[in-house]
Amino acid sequence: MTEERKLAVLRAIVEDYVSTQEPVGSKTLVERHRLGVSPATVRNDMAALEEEGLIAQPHTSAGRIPTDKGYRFFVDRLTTIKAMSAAEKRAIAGFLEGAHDLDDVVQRSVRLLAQLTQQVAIVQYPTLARSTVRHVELVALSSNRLLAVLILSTGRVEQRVIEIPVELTDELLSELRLRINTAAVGGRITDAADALGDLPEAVAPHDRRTYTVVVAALVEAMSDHRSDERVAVGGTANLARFGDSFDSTIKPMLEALEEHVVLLKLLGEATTPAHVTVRIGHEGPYDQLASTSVVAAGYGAIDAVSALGVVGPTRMDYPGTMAAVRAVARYVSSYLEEA
Amino acid sequence: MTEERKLAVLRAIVEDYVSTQEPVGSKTLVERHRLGVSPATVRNDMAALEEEGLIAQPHTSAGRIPTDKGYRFFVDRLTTIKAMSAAEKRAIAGFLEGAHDLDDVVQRSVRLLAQLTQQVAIVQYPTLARSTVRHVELVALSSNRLLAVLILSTGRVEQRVIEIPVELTDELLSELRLRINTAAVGGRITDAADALGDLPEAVAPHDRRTYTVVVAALVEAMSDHRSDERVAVGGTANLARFGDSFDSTIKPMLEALEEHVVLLKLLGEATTPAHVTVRIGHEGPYDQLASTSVVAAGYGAIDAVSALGVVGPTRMDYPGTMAAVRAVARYVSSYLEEA
DNA sequence: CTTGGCACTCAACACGCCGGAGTGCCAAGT
DNA sequence: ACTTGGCACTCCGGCGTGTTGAGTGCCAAG
Repeated sequence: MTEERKLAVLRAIVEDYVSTQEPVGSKTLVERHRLGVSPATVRNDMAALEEEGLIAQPHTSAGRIPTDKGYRFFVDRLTTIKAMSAAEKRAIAGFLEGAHDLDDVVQRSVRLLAQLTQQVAIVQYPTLARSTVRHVELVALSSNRLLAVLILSTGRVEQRVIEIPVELTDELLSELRLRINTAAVGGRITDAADALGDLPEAVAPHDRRTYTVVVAALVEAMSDHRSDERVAVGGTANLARFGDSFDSTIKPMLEALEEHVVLLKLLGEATTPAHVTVRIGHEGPYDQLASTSVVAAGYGAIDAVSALGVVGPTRMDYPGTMAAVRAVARYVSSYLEEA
Repeated sequence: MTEERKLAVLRAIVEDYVSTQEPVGSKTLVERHRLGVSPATVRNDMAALEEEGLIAQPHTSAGRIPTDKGYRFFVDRLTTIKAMSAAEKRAIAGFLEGAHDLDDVVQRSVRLLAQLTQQVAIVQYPTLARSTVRHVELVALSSNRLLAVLILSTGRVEQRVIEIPVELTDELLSELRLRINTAAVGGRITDAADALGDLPEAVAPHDRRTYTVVVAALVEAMSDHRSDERVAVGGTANLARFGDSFDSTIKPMLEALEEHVVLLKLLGEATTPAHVTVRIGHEGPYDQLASTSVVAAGYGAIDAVSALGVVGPTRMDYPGTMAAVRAVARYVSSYLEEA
């Protein structure tokens, strides 16, 4: 029993099971893959693999299916991420071409990823953390209401409606705008809070309260974690292709997709850009999603780092999915950089 | 055979079927509802109702289920929308309280609606058509790139990155900003195109091209129908509660939810605010959604009209759903008005 | 270590058999 | 003219039984 052949058998089992979705037996295995040995031999290998916990059988006298551990082994040791074909690369580039704002980039990426992988795609919006303030605009809505618009280097726009305690004059507005912009523009949003915090002392006592209120709202908008917590989801319809049992896979999946916080946890920490992470079945943080895997990658330019990925059944085409995720992460990164 | 009793029977059938999801027979019917007559009598009524096409039986020797026509009759003639309880009203108001921008309002509304109805909720973003321009901000991104931010009366913000043919100076930028704002602010976006179109003649020849480019981008942003076509979807997880056959209901539904254009068509034209529309099964425009119904209502203040609603199985609690949709439409409207 | 042979296991499918819910119809009752 | 109890009939759905076939584990021979 050569070690290599045993692993070849494992690889064959994984590939077969992924494509047919049915437990694979020794006979069909030697038919489909040229292993050059008899079914009996394969059975011996299988027994060994089962011993090691890499495969299992749903019931006696059925074929084998890979365990989570088996998939893990497959992903780590038995496969390399394929490169995308030139045509695919062109298709990806074309798909992202012509996006006209950040929202648009994210939307397109989700669609693209869902389409490429035929699975559910998730794209986290770029984190604000490292971004800088490009401009702050204040617009009077009424005599005591103010709309503050915060434009960030990432192209991201945040807005807040602010109630003002005093009557709002044009002069006050201009002054506010000027002071705030000179103080905040160019700085990282993480530093902006400090820079703005110092302001009120240089202001006429009468307007101090207004200042405080506006600055507070802006600081809140900047540090608001909701921004990083936003995610876009696409390809939900691909759930229908799971063919899997509804209750055990699709239902919990639908529930998870509603909870963006859950999705963020699934994507995990944004890693080095374009470095693909795979989390298989029970390795993830949620028991209900024990039969789903997550393939994720970090993406981003210098000032906008984040994560994207897909989630699907543990029984998925890992090499293909990983290639797609990596490719999209790369293209989105480069697209964000040039923008 | 009194006419009234026949209709009482129809009502009873609908209510029973909605709650049990099972074909309802004559015997169980007289047990659960106090009709004061024998099963045999009910059978006669049923035969008549079937004759009229209001109910049908899945197969001989099974109970009856309402047809689409039956539901239609039920909705039009046999029921009135219940008012919401005081507690419910408070819950709704509380849920919307504290939303800080338009996006937020829409998000919350979707969640609220999904939660109230236990079904899939759809909220269309307010149409821009009647909104006016509040402010236009131009920010230099690099020497030949420009970010235009368009702030509308609805609180909606649109942005575009614009490539400029010439070197961008601060003076040019200020001039542009000033001219554009004086021309466009306060006008409806539908008129803004004309107002801006006249501008270039008053400008130094050298800057004309820049003007044209920027104005074109702004006009495009204003008239961009994508804005009205945006929708928010929530409560997808409620699909799991349909319990219905996966392929015939849930799968086409998931596909529809991906296509926002389809959803918009489902919601239909925004009608008079808070006027509830019901489209049952085959009445809708899509054959694949023949077993789903849509309950929708218009909502909005003077300058932001749009539609929201839910979609669910034809077998749904119409009175309750209609009440919820109407209530949410009202609250969102009033919330938008005061903002 | 590989291989063919062999007995064994067990899910999946088909078949046949009721039971029971439900119907339609009819004749008698009010 | 409607209502009602009775009755024969239909047919889905669950259950036990038998059968099939893919797949296994083990063993003895190559």
